[in-house]
Amino acid sequence: MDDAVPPAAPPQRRARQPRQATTERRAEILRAAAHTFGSKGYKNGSLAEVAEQVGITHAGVLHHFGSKEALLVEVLEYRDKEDVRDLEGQHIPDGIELFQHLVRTARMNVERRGIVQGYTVLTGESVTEDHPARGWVTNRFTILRGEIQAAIVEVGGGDVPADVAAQAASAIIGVMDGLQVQWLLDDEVDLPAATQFAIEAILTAALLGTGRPHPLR
Amino acid sequence: MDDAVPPAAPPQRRARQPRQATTERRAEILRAAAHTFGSKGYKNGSLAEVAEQVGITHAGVLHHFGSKEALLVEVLEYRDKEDVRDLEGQHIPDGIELFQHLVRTARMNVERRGIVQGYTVLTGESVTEDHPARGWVTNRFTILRGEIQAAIVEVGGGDVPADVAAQAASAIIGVMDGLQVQWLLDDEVDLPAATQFAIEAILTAALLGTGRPHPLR
DNA sequence: AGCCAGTTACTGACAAGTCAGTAAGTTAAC
DNA sequence: GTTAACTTACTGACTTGTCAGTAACTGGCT
Repeated sequence: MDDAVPPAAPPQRRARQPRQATTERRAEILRAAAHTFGSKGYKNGSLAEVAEQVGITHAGVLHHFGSKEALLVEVLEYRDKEDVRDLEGQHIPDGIELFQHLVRTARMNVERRGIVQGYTVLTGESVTEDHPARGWVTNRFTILRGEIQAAIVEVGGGDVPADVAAQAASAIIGVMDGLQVQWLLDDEVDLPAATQFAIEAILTAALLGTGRPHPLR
Repeated sequence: MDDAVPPAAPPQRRARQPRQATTERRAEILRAAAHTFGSKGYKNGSLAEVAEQVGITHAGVLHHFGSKEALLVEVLEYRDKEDVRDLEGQHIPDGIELFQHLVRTARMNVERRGIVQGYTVLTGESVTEDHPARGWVTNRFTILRGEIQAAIVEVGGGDVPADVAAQAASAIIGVMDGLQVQWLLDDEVDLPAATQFAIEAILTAALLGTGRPHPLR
């Protein structure tokens, strides 16, 4: 593939770094992309629409991210990093605090419709064949399930069987996501109240027989 | 629908009905469209792909349905009719039987991955702005919530407050949908077991104080 | 029984648009 | 003066939808 050796080793010149303002510019693009993919979906959202929000052309976006799929991947990674940053300092909640945190999140989400919609659209889309976000979504579910399952076991003092804890963990995640969909389509659905009700119900059922019922409130 | 009187009928031209085999052909197309929209989504699924499955061109599909959006609407109506046909004869379950029916459905769904995926993809997509399936999905949720809420009140002997029953109904639908997403992405999730566990938990919580706990099994 | 007008059920070609991605040129920061 | 950060211009692949033309079927009239 390659030809004769260039005489001496080509001493790579300097100035190979991006400019100072570029990091923030890329972050701007990522936020715009998160907004577009969130409201229109990945397939239906276009690079042109993303570019317009930051005042450049779609080719400019491709200059930074190479391809639409690579942009999506970076959006997802960016969101992960943001989530971690939000929790910085304050320890990651475990045990009973995790469930209080989940209920609080549901309450906050009512004021963040756009973010909720983005999560919902992308998650739904991801179950299609060969979707570029599939791995990310699957992994996110796996991690979350593990954390919630561990918290259930901890709250139950180790008396909750693993399979019951696993089912309850899946159910808690499921009910949160499913209620978000209904709330997005119909404001009559009381997202925080229904979420709290369901989490308490599932948690109580999981702890049945451990002598620690009605854990929240 | 019209012209019940052949005798003095106006000299309308004849042969205004579709052909005999057409009904079945349209059904074929609807099934193909359900499959395509289900696996690829509505936006990402093309008329050409639908047409190929029944051995015609995309223009042939448009001949029958006029537009892609009209095709989607007919797919959804077709599925509704099928659901009704499945329940024909056997009365629509109410009271405690409704919840047994929901758990049975979850068990059946494990063997109908394609249908579940179609429902999931379309539901997720529908929360985007101006999606043609939005009204259908919203309506479906409203009807379902009403039925489940009524069943909860019935099982509770009228002692369950309306808002509690409403929250529980939303939660039951939500947990079923949310668990389906997780199961589609990861077979490790035990869809039937987690669904049954969650429905029992939510129902039990809703009936608390009515003297009728642990309603299923 | 056979014809035939009117219609249905298509096909193939094309219009008009959107999309991601590429190549080459320009400007300004380092 | 090199190179990052763009823009403009363009390509090719797909999209839905329209249209004219054609074969096949249907129902009524002889």
